[in-house]
Amino acid sequence: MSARINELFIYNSLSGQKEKFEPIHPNRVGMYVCGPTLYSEPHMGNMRTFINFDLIYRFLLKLGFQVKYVRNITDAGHITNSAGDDVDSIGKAARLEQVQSLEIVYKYNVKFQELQRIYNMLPPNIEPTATGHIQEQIEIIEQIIENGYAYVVNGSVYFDVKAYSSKFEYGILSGRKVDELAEETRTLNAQDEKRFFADFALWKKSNPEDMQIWRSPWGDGNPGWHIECTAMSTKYLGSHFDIHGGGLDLKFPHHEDEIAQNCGSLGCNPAKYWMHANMLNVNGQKMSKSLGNYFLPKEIVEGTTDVFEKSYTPNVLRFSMMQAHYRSTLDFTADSLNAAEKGFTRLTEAIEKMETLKTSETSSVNVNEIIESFYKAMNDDFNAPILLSKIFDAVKYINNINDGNATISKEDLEVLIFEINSFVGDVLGLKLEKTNSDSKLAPVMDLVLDIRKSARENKDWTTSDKIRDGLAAAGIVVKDGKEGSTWN
RNA sequence: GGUCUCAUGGCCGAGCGGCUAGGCACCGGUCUGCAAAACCGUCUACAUCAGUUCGAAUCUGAUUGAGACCUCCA
Repeated sequence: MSARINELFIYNSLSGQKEKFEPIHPNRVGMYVCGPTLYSEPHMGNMRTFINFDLIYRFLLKLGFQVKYVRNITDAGHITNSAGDDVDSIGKAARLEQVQSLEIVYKYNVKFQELQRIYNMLPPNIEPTATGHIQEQIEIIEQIIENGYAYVVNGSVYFDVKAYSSKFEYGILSGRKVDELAEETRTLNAQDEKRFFADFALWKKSNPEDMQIWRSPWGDGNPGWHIECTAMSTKYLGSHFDIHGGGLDLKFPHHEDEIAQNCGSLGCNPAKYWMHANMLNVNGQKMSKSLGNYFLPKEIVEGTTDVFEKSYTPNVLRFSMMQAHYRSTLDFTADSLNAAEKGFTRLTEAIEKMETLKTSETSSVNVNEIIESFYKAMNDDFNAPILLSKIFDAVKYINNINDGNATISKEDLEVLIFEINSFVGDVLGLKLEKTNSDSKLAPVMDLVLDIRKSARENKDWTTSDKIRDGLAAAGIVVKDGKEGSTWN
């Protein structure tokens, strides 16, 4: 298994190519992912990004890497000034709800933690908060000033993109050229404090209505949007670590500015591999409240959103996400989710069946090859859709064995059970819910089905159908199989 | 307006020079008192027009269409 650790390829946004993954320290991986800003409850699109990085984390663990996974919590409002408006999203929410900023942050953090549980995400090793690292942020800003890449104006500090560009390349990640940016943004005014339009705030002087204010060498104020990630990634992973991830929409300006801050303070790009997860669409369009396709991760599970007629389990939603590659957009529609629901059921039923399979002397299929294909798929830039297609090949094989049309040896079956459970459960993060687990109902159902069985044996179809229809009305579906009837 | 992606069968989605994933639906079959379920099988698509090549969904150019970013964004 350790040989497979050397076969991983990752698409690096920095180069625009798949690159062989070579960790900075052998067998160890440092990974930083931009977490949620807690001014509202994370929506389904946010969840896709976190779930995709959860998948990446899980596969790195599966390969045997020792992973340090850091995902921040933004609990200080993003303060920017690039368009002339100061925006403190958390403060805004706090004023709206007439509570303090901390209450907003606490409230939504509790919800976010709950969602992590519901969607079966592994907790990162550290979830540092921006407000807990103000001192570190100030220190980095001081370092940038000292290096000559930032300047102080009227209690605020701005990153000096022009000075920076003399030594480093601004736009290395997003492919944006400073000159091009100039053309586009020239019309924007209200840049009175900034020397250059592309300069961005590292520290903003406080406004009278600010709820959160911190002291700094430049006076009372708030940290800029991008500096928190630089501070926390550096503190917990060092100045240069392996993977930095986030949603595609963070590529510019957030990640671009992070690189600038890191280079400007410590002289190097923080991450060797930059990874970006693509967006989730709903009914063909980006989620938006005005389009009426906006819903929360909990609403779809509880069936309380108007966007979809029925509810879907977190497993089905996660399965649906795993059927698309993390770098592709994914469209949630009623059809696609219903398809995922059925597919996931077929998968779980095969996995349950797998435990009771009869073994033979030999296997009619090369099980080793199947297992290899699992690794191969994921080693190719975490291609979960291919992994699932290979797992479904195995599902077909399992069903064929079950029907007596294929064979498997005892040793092969053991390996297959182990790896399928591992890839489905540990890597894809899908929970294998046992059916018929409702403890109080189970004995009752046994009794009812036993009565129905007698009726059927006596060809008393009136009674047997009455029971079946009655149960159906109660939402219980009876299935008559070869070896008796089952329900759920 | 600028930068950049993407257009795959009824739907969702992989693939990214030859071997033409997978899920769901459809259709056919097995099973079955009937039904449902389950299982098996079938189903050859790559926006358009040119070009490169022995060979293109995959490369190049043009056209059309969709989306993202440039402002907060996962």
